[in-house]
Amino acid sequence: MGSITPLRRKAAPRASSVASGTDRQYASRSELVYKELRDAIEKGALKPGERVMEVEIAAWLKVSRTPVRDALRRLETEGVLALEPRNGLVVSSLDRQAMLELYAMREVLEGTAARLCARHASDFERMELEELVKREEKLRGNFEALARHNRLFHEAVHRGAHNRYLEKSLSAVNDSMWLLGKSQMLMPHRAKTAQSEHRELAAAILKRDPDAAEEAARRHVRAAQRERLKQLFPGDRE
Amino acid sequence: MGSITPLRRKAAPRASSVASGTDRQYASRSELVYKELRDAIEKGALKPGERVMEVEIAAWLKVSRTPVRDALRRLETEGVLALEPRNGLVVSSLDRQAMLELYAMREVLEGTAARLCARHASDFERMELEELVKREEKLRGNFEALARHNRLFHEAVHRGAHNRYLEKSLSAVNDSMWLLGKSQMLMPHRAKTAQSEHRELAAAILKRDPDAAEEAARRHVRAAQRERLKQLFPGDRE
DNA sequence: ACGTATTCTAATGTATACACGTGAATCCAG
DNA sequence: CTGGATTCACGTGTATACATTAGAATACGT
Repeated sequence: MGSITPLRRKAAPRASSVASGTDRQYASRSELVYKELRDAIEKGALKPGERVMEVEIAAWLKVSRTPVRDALRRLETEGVLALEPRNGLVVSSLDRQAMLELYAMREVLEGTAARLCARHASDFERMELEELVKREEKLRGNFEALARHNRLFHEAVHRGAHNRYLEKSLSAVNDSMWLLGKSQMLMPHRAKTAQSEHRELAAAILKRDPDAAEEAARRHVRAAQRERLKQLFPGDRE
Repeated sequence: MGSITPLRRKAAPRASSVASGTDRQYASRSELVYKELRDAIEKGALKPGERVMEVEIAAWLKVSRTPVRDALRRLETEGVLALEPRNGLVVSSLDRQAMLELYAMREVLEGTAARLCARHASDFERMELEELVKREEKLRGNFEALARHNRLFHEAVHRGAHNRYLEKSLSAVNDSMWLLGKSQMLMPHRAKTAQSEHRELAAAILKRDPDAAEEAARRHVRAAQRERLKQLFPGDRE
């Protein structure tokens, strides 16, 4: 006889075969579309304001509309794409006001991450941060590497905070961040200043000083914002 | 002759006919599924940990799997649903640790909202808050109404902050919040305390005192957290 | 020439069929 | 009865056809 209580229903298979057509391997076609789109936006192939159409993307990546839809839905909830009233789905674009709001939020979140990191990070995580700061000094001049490194450093701080919701909020904010353009680490003098700011931040975290850590992180973000403002809106005061 | 430069490609239609089968009207079937699922989770029909299957939902709401997929993808990115390693898609469930992280984050965000609201809210928005606090006093005893009102009050504060990214983060956090269970406004003594906390918060915002506002909001969240802890984990100290 | 009604069409919404992988049930050997 | 390979069924991934809608183009009357 069949069992009367099928204690647990069958688990769901997720993630199927490898993508056969392309070189890289992905868990699924949806995943491929998602990654490729993010890449395209980050690299500037898709600029803010540009329309994103299901059929177009599907044709480009040689998949059907279904996985494209999945990816678009995801990017839409993440805020990378936005549904404009009479224009369809477009890459989100940030005006000056949005940019200010974004940085205000980033200041709060990065500050919080630093504070919590100073309080909760394990010895290992602290050590990792120390390592990262040291390694950064050796990258002097290599701006591509500095940009990558910068991301690693901040992610380490975020992880050290041990708060998954904070991490999620930070991801959301940072996803919107690169809609503003290339990393600022690619600019020589900003890279140099950033490095000393990182040093301060790491030092505060190593000393387990939450107040100092938060303040350092906030200063860091404010400095980045000033730079960004100069870059995007050269002709305005304040 | 046809125009050589079709200055703007055709806009995308979005939102289709009304849902015919059901009583309520929705922009699309995806929307219907999304709302119904959130409703089901909020009302407790779908409990944390329970599996959510495309076919099942599709049969339940009498739609095909496609709009269901759209809705699930959305809820997944929002964190309401989670993909468990060998169990498929389930309603997210929060353990004690997650709950603590959630409230820590909420304290930061609500605090920030209050601070920004005190600084940026328009006179009209401030007036609205004053109204809301007054109206709350008249709801004494009607706990269902108090719960609804509570939401309105907080949303008003969030709006007053004028920061769309903050609002998004708050939505995300609050979406996870009701995975913990019913609103606490349904409990008599919590409702009463909350009311005075709201009064304090509103007063600080009306006085345009950011520091006091943030502090009031943070106290409010901490009080809610203490109550929640007692409710969910009665037998633990700290 | 201008405004308005009609038709057309591009793009998304929806349904459905099929492919595929994974866990679970089944069957067999020891 | 127990351990392991085999089969099976369920659920998701993907493709595709069809439905629907709203903007754009066109045609028409004035």
